[in-house]
Amino acid sequence: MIVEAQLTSVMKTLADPTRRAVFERIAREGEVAATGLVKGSRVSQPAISQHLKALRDAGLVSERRDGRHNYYSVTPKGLAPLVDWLGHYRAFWHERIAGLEALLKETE
Amino acid sequence: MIVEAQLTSVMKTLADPTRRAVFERIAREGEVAATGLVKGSRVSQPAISQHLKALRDAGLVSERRDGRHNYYSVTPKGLAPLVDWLGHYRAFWHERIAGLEALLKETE
DNA sequence: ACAATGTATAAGCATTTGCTTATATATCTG
DNA sequence: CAGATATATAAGCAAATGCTTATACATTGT
Repeated sequence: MIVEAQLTSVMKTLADPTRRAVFERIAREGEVAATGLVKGSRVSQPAISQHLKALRDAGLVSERRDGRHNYYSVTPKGLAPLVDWLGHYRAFWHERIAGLEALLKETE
Repeated sequence: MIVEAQLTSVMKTLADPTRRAVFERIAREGEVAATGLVKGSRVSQPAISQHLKALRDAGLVSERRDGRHNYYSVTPKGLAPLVDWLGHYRAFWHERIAGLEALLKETE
């Protein structure tokens, strides 16, 4: 069952390109400290911090404090509302299913 | 390949609950005239009209003029940017793959 | 031709958003 | 302890967003 509010929260959070880029970097790099995300970013440290809060609130990332470092990593279940919602529209991306089947074979 | 701008556009467009509800109704009901969407909605006719424009601009729906009626239907490829983007994060919703496999069997 | 209907657009407005600078609050290090 | 480092929060602001009412513009029916 899809929880409207969660879906809205996840979509709104990922809709912003800067914030989505932060999410993508965390996903790619595994566990990253906030500082690592600030470096190589165009926006300020507070901006990144605010984006991280948004990602946390949406359940998309989790944090692990270690001294003065705050390490972020992707929360696997965070994308579930989006995946589930798209599942309801599979008829509309039916052509894509072939590609997905290939992916499934890979993961076997 | 994922086109950033398109993905942002699709996500931003679907992130709004009212607009997403409009999209969902079009998907469910097939081809609907704008009036049909206004009825049963809480917002005004112009609001619906503006949401339809946004959905059109994002490539999520298409329109067919017939006299003074404007019929809307879902554009299958519209969700592709979202599906493709999620495909890159399949490792993070791996648990969901079982469910997807079931879906795939259904569609065979 | 005239009124009614279906739809889009314009203008205005309150709210939300994403950023900035400035400032806290911890923690580590010499 | 004092300074440096890592991070978060507060305050302020311009831009974007989603809605409203008012109005325009076709098309249809009488």
